[in-house]
Amino acid sequence: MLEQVISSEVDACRVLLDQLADKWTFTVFLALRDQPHRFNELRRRVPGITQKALTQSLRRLERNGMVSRRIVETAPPGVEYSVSAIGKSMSEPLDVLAQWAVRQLPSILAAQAQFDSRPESHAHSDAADLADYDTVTVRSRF
Amino acid sequence: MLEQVISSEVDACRVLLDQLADKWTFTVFLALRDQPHRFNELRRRVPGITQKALTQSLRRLERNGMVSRRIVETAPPGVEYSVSAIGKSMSEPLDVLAQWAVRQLPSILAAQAQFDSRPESHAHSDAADLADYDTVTVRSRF
DNA sequence: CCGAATCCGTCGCGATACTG
DNA sequence: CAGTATCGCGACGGATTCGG
Repeated sequence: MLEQVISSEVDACRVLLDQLADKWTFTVFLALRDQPHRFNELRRRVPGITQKALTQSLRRLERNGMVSRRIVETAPPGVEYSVSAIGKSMSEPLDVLAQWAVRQLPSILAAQAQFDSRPESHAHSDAADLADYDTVTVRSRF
Repeated sequence: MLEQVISSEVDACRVLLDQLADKWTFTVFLALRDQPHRFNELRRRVPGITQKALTQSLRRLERNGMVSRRIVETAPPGVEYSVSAIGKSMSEPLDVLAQWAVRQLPSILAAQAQFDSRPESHAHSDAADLADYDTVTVRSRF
């Protein structure tokens, strides 16, 4: 029945989201999408990231087959990361999502502002939880 | 330059991901997408969710303008949630992603299996962290 | 240069109990 | 029926330190 079809999509999507949705993995993927990079190159391309976080993100992406890790024989030896074929194929649906997000962002921000500007109605939270949402949202490195 | 364009997409996408990527919100959204539902209806449609988690997810979706909350005057009174216009528009790019995920899921699982089946190479983790990934991935309510 | 290993603070989440 | 309030744990992210 219908439920079955939906649930498979749900699961597949959740798997995907779980992979990308931690704090850095998605950003790292985008930083790596244009061209291969070495470890510390990536670290510079993603300001604010820790070695630990970068390693975790790369391992995660590598495990899912999204990026490939290659040892380059130079002096001193280095490691080069690049997005794989399947990783590139993921870019397309991601771009669709990104375009939607860019277009709808104003509407979303407006909805957020409207929602936040009525502490009476059924607002339970003491506005402490909402604070970070906004700051994170507005953040744009220009 | 190019970097600027990319960064805006990154930010917009990250905002979107941050909204959907917590444990339940995305699932709740899908459960609500087909038709409006009341609170406890939703709770039954999303097995395993807590009242608290459901409330949080709904508040979050409501804040972003994705769902609407409506008080229905019956006896006893109830609350009806439904996805808004902007929420429905989000379904389209999400479907693109879902279709990709469904198609690529076998490849992803294969890559994971291959990655996990070489504890020697540069596997650092004691296979403890990997366990949950797999179980979560395989999970499908049939 | 490329990580691994450890400690530690924070927060999401679940379980439970209570309200109108 | 539709939530709110509180508690406790476990996972996650950040900072730091050590190794190949």
